[in-house]
Amino acid sequence: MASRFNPLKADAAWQKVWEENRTFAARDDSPKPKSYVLEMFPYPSGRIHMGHVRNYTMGDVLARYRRMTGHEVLHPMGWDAFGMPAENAAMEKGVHPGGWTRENIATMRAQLKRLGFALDWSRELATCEPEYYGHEQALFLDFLEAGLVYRKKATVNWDPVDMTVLANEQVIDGKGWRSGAEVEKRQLDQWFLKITDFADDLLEGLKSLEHWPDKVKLMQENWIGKSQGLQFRFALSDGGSVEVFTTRPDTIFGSSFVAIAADHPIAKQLAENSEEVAAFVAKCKAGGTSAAEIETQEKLGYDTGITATHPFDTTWKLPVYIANFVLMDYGVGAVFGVPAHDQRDLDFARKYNLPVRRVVSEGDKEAPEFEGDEAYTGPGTLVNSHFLNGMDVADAKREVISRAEADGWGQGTTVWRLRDWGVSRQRYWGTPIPIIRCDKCGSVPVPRDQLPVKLPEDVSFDIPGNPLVRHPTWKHVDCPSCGGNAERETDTLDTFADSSWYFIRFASQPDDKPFDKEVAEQWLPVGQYIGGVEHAILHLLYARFFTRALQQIGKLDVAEPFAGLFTQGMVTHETYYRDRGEGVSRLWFNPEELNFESDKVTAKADGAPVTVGRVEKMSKSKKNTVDPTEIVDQYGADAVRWFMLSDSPPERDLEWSENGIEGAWRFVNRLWRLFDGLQDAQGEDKDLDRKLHRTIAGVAEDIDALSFNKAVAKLYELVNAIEKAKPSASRAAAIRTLPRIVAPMVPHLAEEVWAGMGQDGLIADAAWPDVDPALLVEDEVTVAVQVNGKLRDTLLLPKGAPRESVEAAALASDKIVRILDGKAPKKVIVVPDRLVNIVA
RNA sequence: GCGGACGUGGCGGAACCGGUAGACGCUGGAGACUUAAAAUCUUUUGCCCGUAAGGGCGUGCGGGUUCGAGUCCCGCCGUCCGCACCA
Repeated sequence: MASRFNPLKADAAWQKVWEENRTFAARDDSPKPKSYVLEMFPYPSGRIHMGHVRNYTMGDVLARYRRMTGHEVLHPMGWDAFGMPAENAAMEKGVHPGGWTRENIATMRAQLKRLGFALDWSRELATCEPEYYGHEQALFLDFLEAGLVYRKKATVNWDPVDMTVLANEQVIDGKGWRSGAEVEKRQLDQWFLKITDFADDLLEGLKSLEHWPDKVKLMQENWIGKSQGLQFRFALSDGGSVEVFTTRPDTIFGSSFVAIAADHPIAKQLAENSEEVAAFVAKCKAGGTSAAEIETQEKLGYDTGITATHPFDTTWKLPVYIANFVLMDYGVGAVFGVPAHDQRDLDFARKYNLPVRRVVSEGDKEAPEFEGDEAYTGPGTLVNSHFLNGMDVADAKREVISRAEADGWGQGTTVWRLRDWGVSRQRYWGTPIPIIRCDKCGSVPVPRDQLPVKLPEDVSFDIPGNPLVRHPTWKHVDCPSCGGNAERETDTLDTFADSSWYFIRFASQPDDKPFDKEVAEQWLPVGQYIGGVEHAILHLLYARFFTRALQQIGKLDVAEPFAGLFTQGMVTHETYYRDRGEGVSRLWFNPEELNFESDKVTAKADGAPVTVGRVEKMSKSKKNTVDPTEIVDQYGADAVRWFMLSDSPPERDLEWSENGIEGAWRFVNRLWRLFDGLQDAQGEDKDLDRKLHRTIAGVAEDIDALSFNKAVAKLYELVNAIEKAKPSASRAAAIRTLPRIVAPMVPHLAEEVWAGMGQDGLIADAAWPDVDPALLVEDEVTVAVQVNGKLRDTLLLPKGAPRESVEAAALASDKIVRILDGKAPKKVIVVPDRLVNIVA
């Protein structure tokens, strides 16, 4: 062996061996227990970034470790290849989205291979290929047949310049993010998936996900937003009625007004006959929707002059307002206001001088007069509420609901925050929705033998809008039902649909259908899913919905797609900038443009100082990215992998640093020298034996828990111990065992050493070393001796020594004798094998 | 506003069920090897007093429980994240 590890040679050599042997191909028919390890597949944006490297390294360590512990591992990789950036590139650079995407995939695939991940590349897929999206179209038709898809008019953000629909995030201050044009609200026919049918299942299912972070479960729970309450009717003075929804029916005797949304049908009708109302409605709609604006927005109301009759007292009339704080798309778009016990209602009531009546006691406050500007929403006893008086809030809710149901003016209902999933996108680069629209027959599904509906390749992006709409021939087809002239649906599916079932396709990919039920069920659910927390809600919720929908229609008997979820932290880096004055964006610097002196940082270009900014997520705009490929070429894949696992706990952010990668590189070389200097010797080194076995067990535990930073620390300790140990048979054995313990993390070096030691086969196929349980037990322990809880001495005693002898040894210690100074201790607490605490 | 997470040396972090705080890495100091540098090795590195032996103080702040608290309880302060006029 050469004395210095040559990563460039070793990386390439072993990557070739793995590829030629198809080492990491997962066998469906394997008798071994199956383990599915998956990292969220990347969007092919151009080049991989450090965040990808960290994500895939974590998954890779787990996948390789599982292989070593006797599992048949499925660890696939693919491309979330549809989406807007490709169309943006097409518009900016005049390239074709498909060409741009496929080139990026080729680049990124090569970059990933360069890192030596144990991936089953034979299952690679890209969602932009008909071989994938054609099956997605079939699933869409399955859902359609099952009644899980419907079409309705919905409001969208329309950019009149780009002639396209914008997501909410793409609307900035009411203007399109690209065009800068004033965004219009448009009503368009859109396809929806009935995710709300599964709202309760998706909520209840969270309870079964023991290996998901609580944080993510909570975020999903809030997103689904279950509210139980009463929906009921007020009779109106104009002869009509209005439905309202409340979660606080108990406070019904505290109501002082009814408020409806500006786009409530009643408000719309009033607006038609009154310019004043129309003006007010317009004013409400003009308000911004951003968080900051909502926070500061004043409550506005318009008294319609109509009154509502209280359901429990026909002589009690409540004014009906149109109010800007009532949302049409939650509940029924109308509420009854109880100012004393709801902050918004209180703000509104104080502004318009409406009565504020206490109906829930607050401590000893029971009087109907409610003081102050802070609503009371806590628990209490019902007061000033006729037959409800004396009940607690929960009982009062039940009582009101049961009376409303008995009298027929309302009923207990559940309202969800979750809305149906609008999947129509007026874009080219997505899965075409397999529907044909016929004037006579309406929406007709594309016959299955005509799938996939392929995207036309001959499109241009020199004019704004969806090229599918203006393509000369693509959309013109005969109606499959009546044979007359018809048009294809030109909308494509939301790309979240593509990522909602890719993990199933990885498990099973027949040509003639989306997946084979039995084969997919062998692998699913995914045992460990790893990705960024930014997907905590949408992607994970949609994937859970798809899986349940497939279960409902009998295609796949799996309820939850991801048994284990781990959300890893970002890779961050220091930033460098110069302020350019008020209202002008900062000028950011790449570290390569700078000189780092001991006390300041200056720009190479002009020698003037530059401010060192916060440590932030690597991003192109802040110029704090580090290209993984350059680093891999410099240090080799193993050093980069090792650094990605070191120091920071995986769920937290990892700060990229030159010193960090240097440290990792040093360690790789220390390992190499250790193996290189292997000498057989005689003699036993019991301490080292124990250290080795404790490390094998500890690292296994840490990898299972994804605590890679702890595994790394344990390996450092072991290597330190081996380096310091004198030659012995134990030391030689430790060095021979070490490659297998580090193999999941630094696989290239491990293979190189394994071969160098003359071992048969690949270390990738080797078994995780056995642990000798006898060596996990110490025969001597260090016992702490405390006086009044303060450490005064330590004693080396045989493990399992009886209390009396431990206590005697502690009291006999010179230091303790001196501290006690002849006085008898009041009490002595002995924790076997741990400590003695003397209370003096 | 609602919900949640987290505060440990110069830095990233470890510390199992309440039992020796600071493992491991980085940085810094001192030294060895070398003509020199790099690499490598040895040693040291929480703070304060002390030549030393030794002692005191230390896990955001203030209390509490306990023989014993980074860990449990109560109250503050700070940072970060998610949702947001959700009735």
